[in-house]
Amino acid sequence: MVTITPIQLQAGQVFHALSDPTRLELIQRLAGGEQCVCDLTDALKTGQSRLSFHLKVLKDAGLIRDRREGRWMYYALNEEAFEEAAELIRMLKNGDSVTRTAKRRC
Amino acid sequence: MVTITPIQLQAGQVFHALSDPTRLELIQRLAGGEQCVCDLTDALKTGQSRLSFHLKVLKDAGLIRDRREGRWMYYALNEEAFEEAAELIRMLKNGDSVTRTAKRRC
DNA sequence: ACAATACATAAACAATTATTGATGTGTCAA
DNA sequence: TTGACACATCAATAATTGTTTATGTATTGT
Repeated sequence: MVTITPIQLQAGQVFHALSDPTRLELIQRLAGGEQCVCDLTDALKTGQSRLSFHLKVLKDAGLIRDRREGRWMYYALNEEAFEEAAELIRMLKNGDSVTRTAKRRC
Repeated sequence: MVTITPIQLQAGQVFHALSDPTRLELIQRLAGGEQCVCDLTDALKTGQSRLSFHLKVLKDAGLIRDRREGRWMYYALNEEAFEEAAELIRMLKNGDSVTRTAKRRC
């Protein structure tokens, strides 16, 4: 048995979101700026519900956020979350442990 | 259809390795220094073959390395790989794209 | 109010990943 | 050389994750 801390769960969720090729592709597209789902389905040439699924995984992990404008949903990277994820990896390496996600105040 | 670049595959592999609670726990232990499998099974109180499985996932992703000493296998973090992973996340965020993993020379 | 658009969600199924128990391999001590 | 130890690997199964098709929901134009 392994005891799982809440932060390990969160870390797991974030890294899991980053572990899929389709989602990495989505992230690359969104790095170029906000896009609606229709842009993304065009770009990736794939089914809408499939993208909806992956966008949800990314959103649940906090890596992207969405905004409705009329009929369209615009998705964009949540840059902070990426910084935090990178920092998390550093903490893992340093054994600073993932038991607290101490956010540095600027 | 989504075209998958080799680097996306590698990134996927690394983040997938980081996406599991057991493996995060292993990483935390190893952050404290090299350990043999027996130390880890004691610490996590779980089956040896289960840990062997997870250690292999981490090793295949390049996050840890192993060293045999007599009957024991010692595992340790591969710190470089963690730095690269953190950098990868930054690149994702910046849209530097994951199509080349350009290693910065120091 | 109605039809069309843009998207989310659900259900059935497929594929991948993790766990468990058994067996195999290398090393050492006697 | 044999037996015990430390670990890896395999095969069967369970659990999780992803895909697809169908359907639901919000918004807009008419």
